[in-house]
Amino acid sequence: MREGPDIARIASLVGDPARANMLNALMGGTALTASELALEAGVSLPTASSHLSKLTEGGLLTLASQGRHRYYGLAGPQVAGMIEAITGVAEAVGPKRVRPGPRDGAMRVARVCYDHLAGEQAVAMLDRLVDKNILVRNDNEIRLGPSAASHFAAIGIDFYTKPRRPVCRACLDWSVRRSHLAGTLGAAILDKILLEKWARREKDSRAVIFSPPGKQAFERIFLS
Amino acid sequence: MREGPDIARIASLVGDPARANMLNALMGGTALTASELALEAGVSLPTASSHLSKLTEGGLLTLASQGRHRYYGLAGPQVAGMIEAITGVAEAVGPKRVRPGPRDGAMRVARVCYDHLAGEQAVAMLDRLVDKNILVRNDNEIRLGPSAASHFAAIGIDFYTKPRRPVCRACLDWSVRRSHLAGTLGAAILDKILLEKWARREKDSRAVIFSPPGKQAFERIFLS
DNA sequence: AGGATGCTTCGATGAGGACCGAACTATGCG
DNA sequence: CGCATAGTTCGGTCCTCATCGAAGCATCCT
Repeated sequence: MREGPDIARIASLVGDPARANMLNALMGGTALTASELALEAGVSLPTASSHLSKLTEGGLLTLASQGRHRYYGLAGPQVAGMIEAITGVAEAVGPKRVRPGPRDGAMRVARVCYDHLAGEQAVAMLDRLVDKNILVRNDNEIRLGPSAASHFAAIGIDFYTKPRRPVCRACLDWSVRRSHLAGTLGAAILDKILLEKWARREKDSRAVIFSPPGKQAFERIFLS
Repeated sequence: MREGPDIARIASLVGDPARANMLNALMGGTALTASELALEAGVSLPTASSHLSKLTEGGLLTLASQGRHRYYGLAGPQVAGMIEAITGVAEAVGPKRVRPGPRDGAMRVARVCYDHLAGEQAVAMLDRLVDKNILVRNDNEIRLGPSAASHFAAIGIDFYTKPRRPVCRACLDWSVRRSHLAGTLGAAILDKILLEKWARREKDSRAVIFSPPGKQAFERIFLS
């Protein structure tokens, strides 16, 4: 019964299914609002709110108020690392590793991360956009390059429709260890991909499956 | 409400104070009996027994029956790593330690982490081994460098005895915010330190106390 | 201003689970 | 065998906490 840092307190915060789902959702690196997290966790808004104050109080989340929106995000890389560690154990200990399965593979290639594209394809896309100087990246901050407006207008992508959110944002990818593009631009690109039916969303999953011609079109526009 | 590995289940196992105390006690690396763990956790024997079956059922502990004694131990280094990660967060967000206390100081300098050395000394050692190119580190992956085999053979450390586990692993240190060396090599080095009596283990604690000549020897070999 | 949206607080309910004493099983010792 | 020690199972009590509806703030839009 010796005393150390209160590990039980932290672990029990993660130990509730609703809170665990929220934390999982936040592992993408983008801060989310209370309603989004309520949906993610499958609980009502009051319940979510209660969980969120506990997580914030407990030091696992940070809160950024922007107008009437309150964005919750992981408190830092250390917290993310802890969740990864727990996930690792859960995976090792949990029900036998079913074969990687087509879904898992597809998830690595491309999936939805809140409202934008994540996975290998998304990481490659951001790389290419930065290479071509359409976007300018400075560590985790991404800005539009000089040719961005005309470039995206030309391919029919409009990202000025939701002025509240940042246009660009770096979002750490879970499968690859690199960043992909979030923000309204990221969201607009995902919209475009789905609208043009280059890809469809796997039902009840985050996986995004490209059709062969869709993949060609996507790669021609974003990876060439 | 998407599905992944059941992180809430694992975290809630750690999230009970009694169980957390037990796991903490087992971080020393030695397996303990149910009664010892009951004492450690400050609960009655029946209660401890119930907790222990949950932990074992949940895959966090392994059970070795020897006669009428039943020895419980951590299920593996991955579990130990997870607990260290949680401890790190708890330490970071927890209330400021009122009084560091002598034992805490010793714990920061050097302590046992499951089966290998942790603390400032261990972090410095890994840094030095990487500097000298004896180990090659790539993010969280650590491999043996070209001169590793001859180097460790020369100082009498044999790490090929447990082929099942990885030889090297990075393990995040909660006191410092950096990694130290785990894996069979890490375990072999700790063995060496205790065998040569460079240091002794504090009774009922994870702290490792170096004797003055032992510290010299250790620093000459690993930190020079 | 007035209405809409995003979120939190309050109050009541209900379920899960931590806890212990007592009884039970298993192993070891003479 | 009988007794002691180590552990588990059982039954019952109690308390925490997750949950939701309704009401209350706060901010934004028109």
